[in-house]
Amino acid sequence: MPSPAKRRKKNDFKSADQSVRGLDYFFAKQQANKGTPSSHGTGEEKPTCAERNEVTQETDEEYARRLQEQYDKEEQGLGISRSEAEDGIPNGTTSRLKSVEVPKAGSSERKPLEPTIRTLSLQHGTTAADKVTFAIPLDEDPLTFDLSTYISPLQAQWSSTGGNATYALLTHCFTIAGSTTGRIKTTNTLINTFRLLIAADPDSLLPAVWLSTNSISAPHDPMELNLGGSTISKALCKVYSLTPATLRTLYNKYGDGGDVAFEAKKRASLTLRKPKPLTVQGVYDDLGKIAKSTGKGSAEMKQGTVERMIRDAGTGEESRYLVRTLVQNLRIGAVKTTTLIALSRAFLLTAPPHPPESFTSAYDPTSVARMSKDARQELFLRAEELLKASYARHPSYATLVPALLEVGISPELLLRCGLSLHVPLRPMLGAITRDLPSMLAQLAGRAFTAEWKYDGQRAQVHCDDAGTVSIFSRHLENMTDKYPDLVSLVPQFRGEGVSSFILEGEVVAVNPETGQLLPFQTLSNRARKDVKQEDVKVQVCLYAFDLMYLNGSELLGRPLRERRNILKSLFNSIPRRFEWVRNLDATSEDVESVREFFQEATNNKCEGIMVKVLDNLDEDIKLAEQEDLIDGDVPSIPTRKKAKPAKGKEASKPSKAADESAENASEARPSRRKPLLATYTPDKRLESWLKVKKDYAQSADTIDMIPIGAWHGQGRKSKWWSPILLAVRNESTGLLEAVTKCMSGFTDKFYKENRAKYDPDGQAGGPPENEEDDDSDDLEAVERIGKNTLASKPMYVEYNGPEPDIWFEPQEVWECVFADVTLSPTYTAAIGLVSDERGLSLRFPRFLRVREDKSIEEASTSEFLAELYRKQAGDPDRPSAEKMEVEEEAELDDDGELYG
DNA sequence: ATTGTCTGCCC
DNA sequence: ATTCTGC
DNA sequence: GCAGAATGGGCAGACAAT
Repeated sequence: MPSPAKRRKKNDFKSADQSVRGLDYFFAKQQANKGTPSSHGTGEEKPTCAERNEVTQETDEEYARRLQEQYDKEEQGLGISRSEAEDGIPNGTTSRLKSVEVPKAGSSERKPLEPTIRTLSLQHGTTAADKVTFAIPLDEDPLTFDLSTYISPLQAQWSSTGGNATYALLTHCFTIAGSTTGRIKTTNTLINTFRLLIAADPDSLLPAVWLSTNSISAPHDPMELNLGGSTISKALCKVYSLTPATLRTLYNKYGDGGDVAFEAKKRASLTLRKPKPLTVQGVYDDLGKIAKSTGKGSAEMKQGTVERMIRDAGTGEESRYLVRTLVQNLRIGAVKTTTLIALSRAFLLTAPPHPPESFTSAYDPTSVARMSKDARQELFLRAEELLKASYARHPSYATLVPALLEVGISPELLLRCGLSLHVPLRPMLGAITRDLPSMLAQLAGRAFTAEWKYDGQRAQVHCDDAGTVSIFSRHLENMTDKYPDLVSLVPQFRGEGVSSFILEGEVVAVNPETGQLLPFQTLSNRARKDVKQEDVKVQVCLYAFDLMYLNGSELLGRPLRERRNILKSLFNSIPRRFEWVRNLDATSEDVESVREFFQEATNNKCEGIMVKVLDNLDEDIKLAEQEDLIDGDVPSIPTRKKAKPAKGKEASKPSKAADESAENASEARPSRRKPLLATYTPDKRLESWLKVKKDYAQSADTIDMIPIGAWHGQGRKSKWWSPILLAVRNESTGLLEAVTKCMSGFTDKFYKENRAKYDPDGQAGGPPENEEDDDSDDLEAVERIGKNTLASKPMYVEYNGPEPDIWFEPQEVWECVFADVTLSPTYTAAIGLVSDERGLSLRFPRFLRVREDKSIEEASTSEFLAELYRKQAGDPDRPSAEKMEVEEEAELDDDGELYG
């Protein structure tokens, strides 16, 4: 799925455990330093959770007064910069933090610059101003939502923040969106929020969009918070006077740092508020400060900023979303696409207060409401597709939002936010295909090309006519610095007639002597920053497979065959440095040769193959024209899309369970509902590109492991165990060796049952179902708690990683699939069998099914795991058991059979 | 100087 | 990366 | 089928702790 994988973070607050130890340490320190009165919340104080505990005797009111004093000081220090900000100096960003750092030092004693009334109010819940905001029915249908009635009250309210929209408004939006799974409600809520901002405070729109999308900048613009669960949990401890243990308990219960903050704030009997509410801009600017801070002491500074932000949150909901924003996981059911849709409709219906000449006037909602349903849908769809097309080609809200404010929903947008050199476009992706027969069936009647799917790193290479080169990763990070060797190669492979281009390929580690492909792990050993060409240790080859832009023209609308021809004819391949992906052009008739090709790919350390439609068929072009899916050189603006025709249930989804008998190949050609185009469609995962990997197939290797422990899940999985720690048996020692955590492949139903089965709060009694009474692992007297769970790691388990939240009484066997066996720095399973220092683990582990037929004595062994590793590492033509010293050029022929 | 923790980003 | 789920 | 959510192994790099 095109998910924002870049922002995937764990933030599981597990590190809170570490601070338990740190706590004692700090306690000692604090005791020693006694007498130094603590000052809450200034960025400079020591980040210890203990600090607040140290003064737990003080009442809430005393605490409030102390905090009030501190805010007063802060206010003084801020006096000037505050008013600056109020006078509308746009980025009054640096002021706040600086002034927090500056004062203290005794200087800021009682010297009120002016007797401003500083009201730090002690109060429960919301203020009157909040009530204005929270009363807005943001989820109303945008066509009836009465924008104008809210603008004046909001602006009146915002006058206290210099006209800046409050964070409370955005929080209100998130709260409503987060309270439903319905997409319509979520979208409407975002639409109306954006409309309010467009109309009442357009400057806050961009920051609001960043915050809504869990990001602070475009991916190719390097700006990272470098702040995660660890820092935030420490900050929460401090702000809400929680012990790490309490925080941990809350976190285990809710599975979300934001929810913990919400609960903690609710429990605080009194709510302390700063006189001025948080603003959208202010929050965004604080994030910017966090991102900018580097070097020694930066962690402390970041934590200080986080604490202040959390402390300044007016309500529980604000705390919740502040924290979720800090961990960049809002969980409101809207990220990229929903935001784009919402933006498109917001601008369709709303104009900024003083629209520039260029602004394409917005529609009056009431007239849109009067349109026919079809006409309205078409209007919405056009706008939506326009934004999606723009974003796919130029994925940066920093460009998109200002452009929208200037030109509105207009074709002009694609000129301003279209494909640009040195701005990565979103890559086209391949749909997963279970095996070759289903691939052949899907592409029946089409000419396609199969390409090796190298196990490396995807790269998008830009070069302008001045010869400047940029290289971007799959998730659009700029990695030009990582590959100076490739950059210097560009002049060599760029042909005579080429001035500018964007091409795409896979960077793979290779043996420069033999050209042999090396595993992904080798590639990932490369340095990433400030790499000098002469320091490069891991040689790479770029295997090019597509060309999206050439000499000023987009090629996205051209069929792959044509793009490929241009690529191969205008660029020069350089052996072992810059080559074309190995490919085989074929049709569904060529069953055998395709299968051989696939085998050859996997034999050469490739993950499998990518299969791509080469040409547009007339019928598809017609179909596409109807749906306006075709892009020309200048992408056309989609005008209309039909409701999806009903489709018949597809060929039986093979039950993953046993049943090894592979299905038969060619089924009848499926009647296709969607055109299969050979164009390059950025940001889409279409069936015109199919991904076939050996581990997707039913015939893939699997391993049978024993669940031995687990963690509390997060978010929607917070009531269940996830992930779950799995182990193999070591036959010689009798120990269970942990191999991997697993979280993929479980259904909700399974989770529920699993949680009931391993229940520390359940009936303590009852021997495990399958148990055969013997105390084989006996004597160790493992302390049982609840049902099938253990109080601590049993002696017979071999595992050194992070401590699970719960240990299981081993009693069942689960079958799992995986892509590869990896040499592990953390797991010790099979240690000594293939490496003396490292154990083995799995790449992309996922649960398949319970092996009801197996007892734990029949689970896979570490020797079995080791053998899997040898098999994949060694010469695939030869069973590794009798492996010999053979190694030559790796131009292997294959004879393995696949998919019988 | 070395080791450990945390984060971001590859897959 | 992979997978599941609600719409 | 899309969009979103939850989370795998493992690496380099940046800091913090020792």
